[in-house]
Amino acid sequence: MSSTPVRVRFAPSPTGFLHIGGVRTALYNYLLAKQTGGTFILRLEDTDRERFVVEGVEQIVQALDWFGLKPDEGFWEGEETGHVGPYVQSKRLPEYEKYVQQLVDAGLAYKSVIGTAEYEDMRKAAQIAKTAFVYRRSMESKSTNPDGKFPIRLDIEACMKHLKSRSIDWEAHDGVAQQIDPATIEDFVLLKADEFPTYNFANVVDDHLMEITHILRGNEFISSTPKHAVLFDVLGWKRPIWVHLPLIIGSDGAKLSKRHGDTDALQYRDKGYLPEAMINYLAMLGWNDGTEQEIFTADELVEKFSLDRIQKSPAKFDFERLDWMNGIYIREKLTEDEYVERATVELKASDVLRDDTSSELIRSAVLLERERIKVFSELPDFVSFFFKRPKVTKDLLTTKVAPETVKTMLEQSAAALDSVDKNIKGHDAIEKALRDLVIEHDYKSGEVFSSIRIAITGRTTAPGLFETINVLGVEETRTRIQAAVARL
RNA sequence: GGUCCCGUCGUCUAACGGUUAGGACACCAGAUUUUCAAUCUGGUAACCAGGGUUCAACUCCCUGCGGGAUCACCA
Repeated sequence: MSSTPVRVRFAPSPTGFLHIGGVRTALYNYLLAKQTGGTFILRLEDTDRERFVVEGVEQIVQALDWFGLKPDEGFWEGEETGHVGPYVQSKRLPEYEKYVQQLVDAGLAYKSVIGTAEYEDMRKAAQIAKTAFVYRRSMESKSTNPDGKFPIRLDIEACMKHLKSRSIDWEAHDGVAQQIDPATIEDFVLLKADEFPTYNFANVVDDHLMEITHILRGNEFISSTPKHAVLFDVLGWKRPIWVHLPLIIGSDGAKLSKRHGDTDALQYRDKGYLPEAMINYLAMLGWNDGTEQEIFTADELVEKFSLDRIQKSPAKFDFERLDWMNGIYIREKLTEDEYVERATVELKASDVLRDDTSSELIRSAVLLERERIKVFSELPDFVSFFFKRPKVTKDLLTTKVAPETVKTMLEQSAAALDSVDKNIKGHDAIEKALRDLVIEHDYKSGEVFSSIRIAITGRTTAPGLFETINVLGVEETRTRIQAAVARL
């Protein structure tokens, strides 16, 4: 466990919705911050004006809030806290301009006047020739439109000369060193023609100004790290520690994306997953503490999380395992009241309740389903019969037993329920009455119980029969049985 | 194609030179049982391949193969 307070940031871009991979990145940042008593910062990287999605900003905040990953500092619901703001990049343009100017003045960056079409042509030519295309200042052509707006590029060769180095060296948190040949890195754009910075530049400037100590980000950024390293060096800034997280991939092995249904992290809330279960699952996807423990509270994760036990290889997102874990949280980690409350919300949002359905009925119905559901979205369908009389068909009633027999069994059952001692609470009295019936007529208990089950629930699988009758009430049960008999 | 990363049951993973390669999800079987679950017990199932190094390799090295990421005035 690290002990020096750390400053980490989660820096999403509102070009779409936050997805599950982003949530895990945020989580690992969060865990490291909490563990060291450090600071978890939220920064908005909105430098892409073209693809900016207004609702994206709101969704990011909502999602982080639902997962319980509130930042200590930075952007939050339009408000900001912290001493190194603003935390929205579009509000930091003067900062970027300042450092770009500094680089230009030092001869390490230049205004790139090459036309877009010309640049594209060169790239295509290189592609056809199957050679690597690395753009250099020496390839600059005279612009046909000298008054136009142009981007500023970093001059890699000048930078290397300035740094008196022949290679770009950087190492990750685990000490694994990388030695990159600068010849493979082109003169990338720092400031776009619209005067907004690129990701590569804004990222470095902000991480430095915001005093970020550790950068935990997705593995897809690993190949842009040498660019960042050069920038830190050339600006004379201390480099942070880079930690690249293995990708979360879909069942086909490709990076998790919309194709796999991973469009929006909030969809897990809507499907009825518990945030605590999601956090637990996500934490284990790419990290473990080396023991066989797999259920962790948030506090335990904070305590035990460690950078050096982060997995290297990508992990497939396994919905079955997530469902299993969510099931554990539903039946073991939630208190009964918490469960009922959460379940009630789900039912009220559905159309299965009647206007006069009492909260007592909801409570007892929902409790009977607790160990059957994996996600709350299954609940309305499972319990609907408690509140509204089900449609019972003759076909369903007679799939296994002959119609006449079913009819007789049901009539006798209804009668047997009359003899239930109403002074005895619970389902024991009901069970006794029905079992006595089975013995008396030498029936197969499965046939009788199954028939009653179908008659009162309209389905072949349901919670325990006697508990169900008990919740429904003997009167209602008899009414339903009689309605079923009428169909035979 | 260039550069880089990765490679243990179907899936998530343990192992840090010496284990019958362990756990979990899923799956199968059994127990329980009024159905479905839940629970308990048991089972099937993996070191990408080939070379080295070593008394000993899943562990170290090399090559190959396979998968992925990235090559924008997107992040």
